[in-house]
Amino acid sequence: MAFGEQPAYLRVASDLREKIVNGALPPHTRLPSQARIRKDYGVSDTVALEARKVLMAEGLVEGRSGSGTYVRERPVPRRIARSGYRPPSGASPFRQEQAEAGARGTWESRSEQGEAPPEIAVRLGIAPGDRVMRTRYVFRDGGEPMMLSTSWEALALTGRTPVMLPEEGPLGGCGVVERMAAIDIVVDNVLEEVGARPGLAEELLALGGVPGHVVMVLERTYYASGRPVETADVVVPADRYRIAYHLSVK
Amino acid sequence: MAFGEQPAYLRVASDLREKIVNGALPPHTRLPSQARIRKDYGVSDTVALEARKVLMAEGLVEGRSGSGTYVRERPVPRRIARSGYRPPSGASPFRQEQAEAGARGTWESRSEQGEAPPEIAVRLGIAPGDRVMRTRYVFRDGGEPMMLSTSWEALALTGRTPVMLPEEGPLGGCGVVERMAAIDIVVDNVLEEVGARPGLAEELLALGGVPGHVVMVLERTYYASGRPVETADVVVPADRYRIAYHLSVK
DNA sequence: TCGAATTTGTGCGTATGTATC
DNA sequence: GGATACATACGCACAAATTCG
Repeated sequence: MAFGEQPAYLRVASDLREKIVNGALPPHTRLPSQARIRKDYGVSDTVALEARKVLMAEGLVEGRSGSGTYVRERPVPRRIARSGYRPPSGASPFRQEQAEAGARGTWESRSEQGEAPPEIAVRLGIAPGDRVMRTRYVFRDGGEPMMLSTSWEALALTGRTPVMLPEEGPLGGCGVVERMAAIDIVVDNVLEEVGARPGLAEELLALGGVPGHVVMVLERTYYASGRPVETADVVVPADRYRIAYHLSVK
Repeated sequence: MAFGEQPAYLRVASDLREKIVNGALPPHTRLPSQARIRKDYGVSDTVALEARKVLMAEGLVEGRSGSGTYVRERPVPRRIARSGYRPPSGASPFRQEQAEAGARGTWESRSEQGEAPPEIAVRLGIAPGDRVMRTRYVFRDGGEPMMLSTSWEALALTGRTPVMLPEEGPLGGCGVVERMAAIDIVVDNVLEEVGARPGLAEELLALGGVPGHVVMVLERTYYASGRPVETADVVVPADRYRIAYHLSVK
């Protein structure tokens, strides 16, 4: 390996990657076998193996023992719209997006009371151990699970009110803003933090993914006059979705 | 390797991982060297190497050539603030965030003209093959590369104006909004799409990571009266950063 | 049904380059 | 400069899974 060059295994990986992204090697086709790569590129077994490993780590291909290394399908990511603007009709952001996309969105939820874990307490501006209502959601799109969400609300705010249970009563499924408005809490701003990490095994189980897949995590907190009223962790598979923000530039 | 056992390199990796997470090997300490692992566990050089690679891919340790393999500090994710509001002072969002954090941000850039690839043409609302100015950035935080960015601008807009080169002239490094204002283009809104995926080998090489690490990709497009004026791909390592949006409701 | 060929995945030994101490 | 350590690279071997005649 001469000076200034990149390692042979990266050179081979780049060449194969190029063939994948430009369509010369479409999804479901087989990559050249390790022996074949060795011959084609004039490299050793180790280099051919390392090159395949790079592409596997990048999620572009998957190896099937005894069969071959195959180009993965790359789904066109759908957009999840998040915007400061929210129409007055009673719809939470996700359901709004569902409506816009004309998709069939369904969801299940389960609420239960409990004590606020430390991290959630910080986000809600309450003391650790304070009573909270935790609601877990599984959102589906045409039957396929596509999003997990866990939301927390301080019972000091919603306890003994008609909206204590997010998905029950006349305002069930209407979204945080409308529910809070019903008990005279005016939600006026929201903080959203987007992160990403490899999905946990149970998350990917619920989302129908493969271990090692990447998920995006959206930490969202609604505020009323500077006071947090609800916070949630939203988990979506990163290969199928993007989170879109439309902002005005002052 | 007998039936039912896991591969030797995974067994070694698990043992070392355990020592890392339970504190026996705190951050900044050096892992046993490859030769040492070979002796301690009675395995070959290859197995010791593969075991280290597993831990590096998990982001738990980093190898420093010639020195050793060191346990990494558990990175507390830093916030990259993205908000509709933007102060009138001449600063691009990233530099604004740098200022807020009081960090030492530096960057390098390289601009060159070329033809718009199809995907970029769509985002800029021009025809594929139209001339564009492409500028690649490497942003550093205290010397460490932390963000890659590639921006495209249609030369039909900026060609033969003082702001054709983003980082040259009196407005160099001032951000898109101010530069466009100088040629009477009023940027009034921005669309940002956040996605995530395993990083490419080249990206992670530049960001000081390992193939397979997760990156977040921010596709940002600035608009002036509904017309795209600049679009960019921003790549940041997901284990170190979060992207934060503060939105007003209603 | 059987068996041979292919392919991946794992593992071993060694050699060399280069960065760090 | 010398010793150490990581990174890359070569060649080989074998087990398990798959494919195909």
